[in-house]
Amino acid sequence: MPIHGPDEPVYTIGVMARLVGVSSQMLRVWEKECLLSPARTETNNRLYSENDYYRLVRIRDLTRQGVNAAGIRMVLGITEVPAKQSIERTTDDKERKLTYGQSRRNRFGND
DNA sequence: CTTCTAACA
DNA sequence: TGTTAGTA
Repeated sequence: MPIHGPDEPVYTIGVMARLVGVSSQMLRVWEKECLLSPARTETNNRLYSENDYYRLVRIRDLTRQGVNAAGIRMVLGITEVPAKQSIERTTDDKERKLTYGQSRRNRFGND
């Protein structure tokens, strides 16, 4: 039977907003912050999947705890790509240089 | 981040 | 109903 899979984009922004318990504008803001990537329909309307629901629930939970877009992006980033990128993959000097730069960030947070 | 409005599809 | 953009 053609039951919708967990990655089948069937929910519109309004439905997903009610499901998660946030406003539709938040979903658009979160997409702008690259916190998720919903599918687009023929008329350029956002379509969220069941998988996106769980992601949005995490985002809503983190946002309620006071986590900003940067923190949420990190959490979502690591949960989506777990230990996939290795140093072995970085063959180019640019890639290696980029990894080195990210690793040697300032010890003390003087912001 | 949250809320709302304007013009358009 | 939903999209973008702008506003407070």
